[in-house]
Amino acid sequence: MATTRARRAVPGNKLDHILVCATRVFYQKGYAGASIRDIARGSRVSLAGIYYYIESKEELLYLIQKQCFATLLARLEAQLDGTRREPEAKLRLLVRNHLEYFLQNREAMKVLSHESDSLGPRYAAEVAEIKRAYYRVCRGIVEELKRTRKLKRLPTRMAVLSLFGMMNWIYTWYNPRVDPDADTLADQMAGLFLRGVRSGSGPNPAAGRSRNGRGRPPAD
Amino acid sequence: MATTRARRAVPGNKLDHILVCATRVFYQKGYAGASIRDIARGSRVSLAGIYYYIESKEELLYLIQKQCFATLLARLEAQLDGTRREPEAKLRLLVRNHLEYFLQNREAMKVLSHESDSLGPRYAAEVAEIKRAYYRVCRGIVEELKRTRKLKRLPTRMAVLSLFGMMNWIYTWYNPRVDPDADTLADQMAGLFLRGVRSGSGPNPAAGRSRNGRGRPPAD
DNA sequence: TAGAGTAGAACGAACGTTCGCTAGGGCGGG
DNA sequence: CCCGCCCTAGCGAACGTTCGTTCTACTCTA
Repeated sequence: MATTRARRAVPGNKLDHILVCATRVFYQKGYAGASIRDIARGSRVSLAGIYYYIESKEELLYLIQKQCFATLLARLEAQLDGTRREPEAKLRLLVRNHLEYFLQNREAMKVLSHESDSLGPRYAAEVAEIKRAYYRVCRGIVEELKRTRKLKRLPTRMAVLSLFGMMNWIYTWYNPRVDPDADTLADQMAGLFLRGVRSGSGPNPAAGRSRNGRGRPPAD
Repeated sequence: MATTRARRAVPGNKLDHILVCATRVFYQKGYAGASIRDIARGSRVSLAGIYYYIESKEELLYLIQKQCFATLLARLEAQLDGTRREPEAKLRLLVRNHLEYFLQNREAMKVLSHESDSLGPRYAAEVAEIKRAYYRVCRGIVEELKRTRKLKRLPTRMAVLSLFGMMNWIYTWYNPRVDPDADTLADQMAGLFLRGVRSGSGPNPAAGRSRNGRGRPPAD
């Protein structure tokens, strides 16, 4: 829907070009801080020329977000599909897929993380649906892990969202000159998470006053 | 420097009031997306009246960031100061301090995370200095952990920044109606991290091809 | 020659910032 | 005592610029 426009004849690569340039500009100046004129300069398309391909600045951001999230999710499902593995391996796959895509598209990923609520409700709902699907896949793996490894007391929601935190925060610090490549990083991070998720009581005796262990609510 | 202004006679609480309101507006619309007029409306101070207290929109963001980071760091040092504990306990303290402050000041924390590079170089350098100090404290604890627990192969930088990722990502998902309070969450998160950091070889046999384990570079 | 694609110029609105002004309280000199 | 003066605190209006978007006219190519 939302994109039911004329966009006549072979619009393909030029719109893509604009999208790529817009991503870079949004990355550098933020969605609100970037002007269509900046994007025009950056893409060598005139101001009015851009409006031949899009309806509004907001649609630009929407197209970027939708495309990225959809690709990320599609790749994950393709990798997970058909494999009958143990949940540890699935989680490693997920982390590797996530980091690989993240580090290949760092600029876009900052835009996704930063501007997740810069869209109006119509566009935002569509993007949120993809994000939720991705979250569900990840939660499913953690729940499987919890079941097969008998980790009754693991707070699923907190674990999953902490994992997303680790992975998504990368765009703020990754430095290719200093940090290992995506696969190595993914192994390290998945290892950290998988050991961390293991049933407690090990190196966790002096946990201080823990008030309410209130399990895992049904939300989201 | 930067703030060497006249700001004559008991300006205290009114500037603070403007800062609080500005934080809320930045939280809702982002730094670039928020206008001084929005802040004027939100604080019931006239547009020009705001400029009696600040020099520019940028200074507003700077004051917010500096105050928050400084408070966060000061609290941490106060808690850590004088205690002669094992590194596990110190790390739990850090996580608890971080989450408590984060959840008490969620709006400000989103602003800190989102607008970390919206400042010009002069202001940014001053804020970055505080952030670096905070990072160093955290890294110091992890290094101590590594030393006393003989975790030779732990990639420090990745571990520390993953911990920051978990903690800082919270502003995107925390829901007080559904998630436990800060202390409980801190215990869970610190537990996840501390177990995760434990020497591998445990539940980590099928780690896939790991290319270069290139330790931990000296950077930052 | 028709129509896809592009560009220059311009629209009103909103932006950050500044200007000139004033209300009111303290204060020293007549 | 009170008058003239300065200083703090703050406001309304306006500055020049830039914003997202649109209009219109031109250039190609089929």
